[in-house]
This record gives sequence, structure tokens and C-alpha cells, in this order.
Amino acid sequence: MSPKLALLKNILEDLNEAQKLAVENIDGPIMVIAGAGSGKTRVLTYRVAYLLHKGVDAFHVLALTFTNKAAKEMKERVYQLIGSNEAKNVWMGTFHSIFARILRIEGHRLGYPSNYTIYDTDDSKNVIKQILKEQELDDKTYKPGMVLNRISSAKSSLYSTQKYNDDFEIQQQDKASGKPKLGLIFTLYNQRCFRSSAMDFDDLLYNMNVLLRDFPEVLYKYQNLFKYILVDEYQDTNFAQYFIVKQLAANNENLCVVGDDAQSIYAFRGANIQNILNFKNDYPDFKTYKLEQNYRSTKMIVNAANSVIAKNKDQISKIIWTQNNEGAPVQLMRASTENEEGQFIAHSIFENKMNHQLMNTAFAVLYRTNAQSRALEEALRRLNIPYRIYGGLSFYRRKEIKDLLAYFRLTINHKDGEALIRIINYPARSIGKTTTDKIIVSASEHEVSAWEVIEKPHEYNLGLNSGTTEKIRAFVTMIKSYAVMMETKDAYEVAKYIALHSGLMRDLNEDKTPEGISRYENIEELLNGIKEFTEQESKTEEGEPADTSMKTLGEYLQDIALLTDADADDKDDHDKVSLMTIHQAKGLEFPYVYIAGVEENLFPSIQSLGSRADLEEERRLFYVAITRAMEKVFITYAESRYKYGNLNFSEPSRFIDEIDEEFIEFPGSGGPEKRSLQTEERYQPKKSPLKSLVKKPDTSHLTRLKKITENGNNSHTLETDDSSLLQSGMDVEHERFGKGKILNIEGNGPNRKATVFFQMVGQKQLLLKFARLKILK
DNA sequence: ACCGTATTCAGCGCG
DNA sequence: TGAATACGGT
Repeated sequence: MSPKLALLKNILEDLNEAQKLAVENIDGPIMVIAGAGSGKTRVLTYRVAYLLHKGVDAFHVLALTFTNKAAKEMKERVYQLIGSNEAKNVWMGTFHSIFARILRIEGHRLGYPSNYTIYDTDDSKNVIKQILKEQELDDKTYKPGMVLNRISSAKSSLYSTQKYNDDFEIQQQDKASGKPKLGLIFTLYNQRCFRSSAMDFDDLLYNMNVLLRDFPEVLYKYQNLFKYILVDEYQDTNFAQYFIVKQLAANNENLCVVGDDAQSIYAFRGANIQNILNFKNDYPDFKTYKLEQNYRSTKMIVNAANSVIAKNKDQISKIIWTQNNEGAPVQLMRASTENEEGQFIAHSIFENKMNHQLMNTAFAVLYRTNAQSRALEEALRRLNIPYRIYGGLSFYRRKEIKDLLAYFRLTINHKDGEALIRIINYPARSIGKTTTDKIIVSASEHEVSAWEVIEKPHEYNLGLNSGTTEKIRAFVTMIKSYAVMMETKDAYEVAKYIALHSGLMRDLNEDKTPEGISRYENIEELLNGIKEFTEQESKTEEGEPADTSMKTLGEYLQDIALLTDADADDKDDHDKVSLMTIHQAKGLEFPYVYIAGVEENLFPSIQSLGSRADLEEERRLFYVAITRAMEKVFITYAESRYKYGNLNFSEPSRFIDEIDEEFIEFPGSGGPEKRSLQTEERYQPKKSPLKSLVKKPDTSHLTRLKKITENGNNSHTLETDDSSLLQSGMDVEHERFGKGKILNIEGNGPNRKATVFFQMVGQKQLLLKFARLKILK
């Protein structure tokens, strides 16, 4: 106990006053307004540690986050603080994962088995497509994605199908928009999911609410279980989430919500900023703490961001400040086209990388829309700058992965209709479309699951020939045999058996195209993941009673059902520049941040110009973008850009003007950025958050700078003189990369660059202006 | 059953 | 512009 106590004390000393108060006030409702970079995670994790330290049992603590990533980070940091044995009993996870877990236990009250399936967005859309077909509705008017959004927001606002259909206003709206059948689709959709023993993402929150509303004993149970509740990113809660928290906390009100209204950027998907603004009404005797000291960014960046967000009306007043260095002003770059914009960014990254000896991970390029990534990618590729795009198709949504997972799902939950339809004829078993259509129609007519129909085909008069009937029987037998196997074998054994026995592996193996090979490898990767899962979990934490029970396939599925791409362990993610939308960048930080496409009608987006609320959300988004940066922000815009195939001219965004001119440098208005940064480096050898990203302490670099200063010379002239002697074929030495051979030289003047093959690190492209190559004789 | 062509659509996206 | 999907022909 005592080493732990010491640890707690140490960290307590690390907290500033506001953070300390937010941690120590464990009783009663508190709201923590946490400015960007103000140590929010630290407060949350330390608060959890503090609760346990005060003798609160771990299982009485509930900590809710929005993303798996946030949950993971929080877990890791709490584990570090107090050790995993105690911490692992804390209920810590995303809203969805925690309530999914509770619904496995309590869902039977609502008619769901504990092995219910969680439908992802694709499954949901497929269900909607089926309904549209059956109802003979036009999928142009009723676009599945749009229908699903409508259903999703209804559920997020706790509207039952009944209420949706009875609500006069909603019905009027739907009629007015030419979609009067939305209510019917909603009803049928819910029925179908229920018959499949499946919940979609919103059902997890919706049904949790039903549980708490209709079963007082359940409400009572969890109110008493969760004596202390913490909610991260409270400004992002939708009504369903807000209401669960409210119910659970109603008894003892030991509720701590943490958020930043200035970073609320998800109103478009149902987040209600009022939840944080109205906290004071819900909990009149609340306390509020503001974390206003920023530990992330330079003064310039903090001030630039402040000057922007000040233009918003709806906000909780706060003053974000920092003790960090002054830093350099935000730098504006104007390009004539989107391609030039990409080039500017790529070159700037290249230069800063060389100049400051930074890793690629020190850089992020942020943009408003995914479509912008193309030009940026191209430019980076041309300079051989490795990058990673976030938000591509997630591993778990690839076809082959979904196919195999569908086998698992159907094995675990036979009623899972989407899984059944997906695999009944894959690999091909001569059960064609006509047959599957008959099964779907019959199931829906008799209001049963598809499995029920194919298990007892005679009771449902499908009118199939004996051959097909036999094939279906074989399929049923196969799935049942998997289920039997699952009783005694662990997840990996069953998974591998299914992958081989079902013919899926064979089918993929026959495809020798590069895509086919990659699909096969993906399946192997999935199986490896399952193996890891099986092994990792069987050796439990030390000191715990040995967990002799094996990990089942069902547990694996539950584990991954709520995972998304962002959670995949980035193996080959060594050292790359990050490309992502601003939304995806929330919660992250980078030394150098480029914000691309800061143009009217793109950012703010044209759709947001109609309402003040929407425009303010765009502004918060811009605020989020700026505050991702630790050292330096670059804002770029292009005067023309292709949109949907035709060239559009664009003007710089109004947001650029909203940055107070003290904190922004316009093109040509100041010296080249190189100068100010070098100056900073020379005169303010600070304890920089950049340190960990610098490849090595690099004292030679400093010595060199000093030497240059003494000489009264600058690096530029020195380097050009040296580098003009370089030719391809020469052996050279780089202070960091070591010895190498020049393969090629191209470009002129300051853009002259060399392709060098280094013995240590392989091929690199270097701008000679910065590379300081030494010629070896 | 499958492949190539036509058509359509285009904002951000947690789980 | 280009990707994703629907459709139609063989």
C-alpha cells in the first residue's frame, strides 16, 4: 500500500490547483471544463486512482468514454498508476461496450438472449434494403444510409417506433420530405433486428434506457453498483447517453463529467451541446472546475485559437493560457491549385523534418473532407514522405473478414439473419438468389428468424425442389456442428476449423490475383488475432485465481464487435506523417500541424452557412484543428480546386481573418519561417514536448549552429557551396543517417535534392540545402 | 454466374 | 473526377 501511496502523492504534486480540485472532490456532481491540452486525461485517470485510494471498491466505479482509443488510453494510464489487478475491476469503457455488457446480462428481460449479435452499419443498411425491396419502395427516395440516420437519431432521442409513428410533427416532416413510409420502415427494421436477436449500435443505448425505465430492480441494482460515475467528452453525449447517465447517477449524484464545449463537433450526429451547458440545471448543487492551463501548445497557438473561438456566442467562458514558449505565429500559405497546396505542404514537411531532425510522426496534415486527401497524398508520395491515412476501410469491414465473421456469428447466434444470408451461398453451395429470397420472404411473413425457416423447411412451405432442400439441410447441419464444437473447443480451434471446413479458405486460395492473395492473408491475420486472443486471455493476471476456462468464440466476437479501425494495433505504422480529417484528429496532438483547404464553402462547409449554430460548430472544428498543434500551425488554402470534376475558384476562409493578426503570419509579411524557428532553437533550449520525437539528442546539430553563428555565417550559404560539388555516384556521410552513396541528383538551387542510399537506413531523398552531406574521399 | 459498362453521387463519422 | 454500385448482356 505504501509505495502506491507515495506514487499518488507524487502525482498529486504534479497537478495544478484546478486539476487537484477536480480530482479530490469525489462526492456530489462536478463538471470539469477541460480546455484543449489542459490535462483532461490526467484528471480522469488520477480521479479513478484517487477513488480507489480512498477505499472505493473498483467495481463501484464507472468510467465512460466515447472511443475505444480513449478507453484504452485511460485503462493503460490507470493501470500504470495503481496496478492492473485493482484497476481491472473498474467499469471502464465506451458507452457502447459497457451497456452491451450489461445487456448480455439483463437483456433477457427485453427478450434478447445473452448471445445477441451486434449489427454494424453495413448489416443495418442491408436490413433496410431488404425492407425496401419487400415494401416495393424506391431506394432513391429512401436511401438506406439516410433512412438509417433517421432511425439512428430517433433512437438516440429515445423515440420508440410507436412514438415516432404517433408524433404528428414527425409524420408531417416525413410527408413533407416525400418519405411518408419512414415510420413503417423504422417499425419493420426493429422487428427484423429483434427476430434476428440483434441490436444495432443505437439499440445498445436505447435498450439500456428501456431496461432502466421498465425494470426498477435493474435501475436500483446499477444505481447501487455504480456509486461513482465519470464521463469523458460530455459535450459529445446524445440524449440517450445523457439520460442513462442521469438515471444511474440519480441516487447519489457522485457524477463527474469532463468536457469542453469549445470542442463540441458532433452535433450533426446527435451530440447535444446543451447537455454540458445545462449541467447546472440538472444538478443545482454542482461544482465546476475549469482546467484553463494548456500544456500542449505555444503561446502563439493558444492565442490564435482563443481569438478564433471568441467569435462564438454559445460557450462557457474560460481563459485558456499557457506557460509554454512564445513560439512562432501561425503561418499562412497560399497556393493557386490544390496540387500546389499539396506540394507546399510536402516541401514544408520535408524542410522542417531536415531542419529540426524530426520524425515523420511529428507532422499531421488535417483537412475538412476526405476528398481532399488525394492531392496531398500525391505530393507526399512524390517527395517519398511516408504517410498514413486514417479512416480508410477498417479491417473488420472488409468483405472476406465479414464473411468469416458471419460464420462465427451464425454459429453463436443462429437467428442472426444478416450473417445467414451472407454465407448461405458463400462459398457457392448452389443455394441461389431465388431460394434466399424465398427464405427471407417466408421468415418475414411468419414473423420468425431465417434460421427457423431453414431449420424446418417443411413447416414453411418454401416450394423448393428436393436438391435445394437437401443443400439447405446440409448447411444447417454444418452450422450446428460448429456450434457443438464450440462447446468444448477454444476460439482459435473453432475459428480455424470453420475457416477451413466451410471452404472459405479454399475459395480465397484459388484467387491468385493480388487482391485475392491479400484477402487470403487478411483471413490469416484474423486467425492470428484470434489465436492471440485465446492465448493472451488464458494466462490471467498474476495473483488471480487461475482462469481454467478457455476463451470461446463467443467471447472473441463480443470483444471485437465494437472495435473499429482506429483500434487495430498499428504494426507497420512506424514513422509516418498522419493524414486525417479534423474530426479524426480530435484528442490527438502533433508538433507540426498543417490545416489544408481553409477556404470559404469548404471550411466552413457550404452546408453550414445557413444557421448560426452550424457555423459555430465549424468554428469549433477550426479551433480543434489549431489546438492539435504543439509547436507550429500552417494554414493553407488554394485559389482553385476541383469539385466533382469541375474547377472552382475559392476564397480564403473567413476563419483566417478571425485569427488575431498578432498571431498569424501572412505570406511575404515576415521573413522565411526557417529563420524564426532556428532563432527559437538557438536561444530557447527548452524542455520541449518535441524531445521524445527527436531522433536523438543531436548535439552535433547544436554545435554546428553555434559554429555557424560564430562565423557570422548562416547555414544556407554554407550548404549551397558544399552541395554544389556533389554528384551522383559519390560516397557521402550524413550526420544522422551515416554513410551512403548518391544515386541521383535532381532539381536546381534551393530545391536541389539527392537520392542517397544509406547503409544504415536505406534509400532517402534529401534536400541538399539542409542535408549537410560530407563528401568521403 | 459473372463481368464490363452505365449511372449516380459527393460533409464530418463514435460504436 | 472517381468510386461504388446497379444493371444488362452473354
